[in-house]
Amino acid sequence: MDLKPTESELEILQVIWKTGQCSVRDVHEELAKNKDAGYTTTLKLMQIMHEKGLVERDTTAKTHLYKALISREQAQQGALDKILSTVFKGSTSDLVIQALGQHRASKDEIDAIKNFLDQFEKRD
Amino acid sequence: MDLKPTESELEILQVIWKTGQCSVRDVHEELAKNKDAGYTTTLKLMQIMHEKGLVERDTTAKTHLYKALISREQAQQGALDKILSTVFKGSTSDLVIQALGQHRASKDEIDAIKNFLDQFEKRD
DNA sequence: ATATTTGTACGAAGAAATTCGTATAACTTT
DNA sequence: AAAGTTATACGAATTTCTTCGTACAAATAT
Repeated sequence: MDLKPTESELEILQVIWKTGQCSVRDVHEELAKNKDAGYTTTLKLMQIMHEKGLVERDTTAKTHLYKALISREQAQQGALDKILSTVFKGSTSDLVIQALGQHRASKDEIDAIKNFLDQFEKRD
Repeated sequence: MDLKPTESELEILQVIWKTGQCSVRDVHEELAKNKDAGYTTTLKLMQIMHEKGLVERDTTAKTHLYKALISREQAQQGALDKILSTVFKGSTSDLVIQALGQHRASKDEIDAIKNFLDQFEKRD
């Protein structure tokens, strides 16, 4: 399995992740809100994703239903690994600090992270 | 300015960022350590990066010298923004927690992040 | 001065990702 | 049952990224 979705595939996966299971039309209508592409484009992409093993589909009914075979967490990890090696010199703390610095996390977010760090430290 | 380097361009930028200024040969020899591509490939890529405005170059001497016009921090931010929107639903804390969870940051790294969070909180 | 090496320029092939048009089958509506 | 709508399939055009070959100029070595 390739496990490395392209940019467009990721857009589609987002919709599938949110819904759990959906038809091509479901995905296409969601994408159409922000983007402007033809229906058959989305269809083709989803067929390719199926060939690649990124999604599975139920073809019993006329309208096929798709599910993701790659989890959001897997995709997140893949994306993190990639940018860690390409722009962050492998430094997780650089990444974290850069992420927090620009995005003005809320107090809740900061607390969540602090808690996480505390637990993390205890584990060692 | 496009400000969105491709994968190969990023590899080249890494070398330039490390050195500050370099010739095509400098970059190519560095890349050759891990990769296996022809010299003219690197040359062509760097010429394209120049067209795109990702780098500038000094052409006074026969051997042209290249400098980055995009900073590592800018590239980092661009990469973060992208994956935040494509796989992290815009949640910085999800990203941070996922990054820390898998990568087993060292104690020093954790301390650096904690310090950062403390300062960050004071600022509000 | 001639040959070799080292450099840039640039067209174009190759590969990967994206987009779309057309054919055709299956439902729905009238 | 005929017409219209909604699906999938799939070939092919397009676009973007990557790679390389060839031409040729400048510097260096013989």
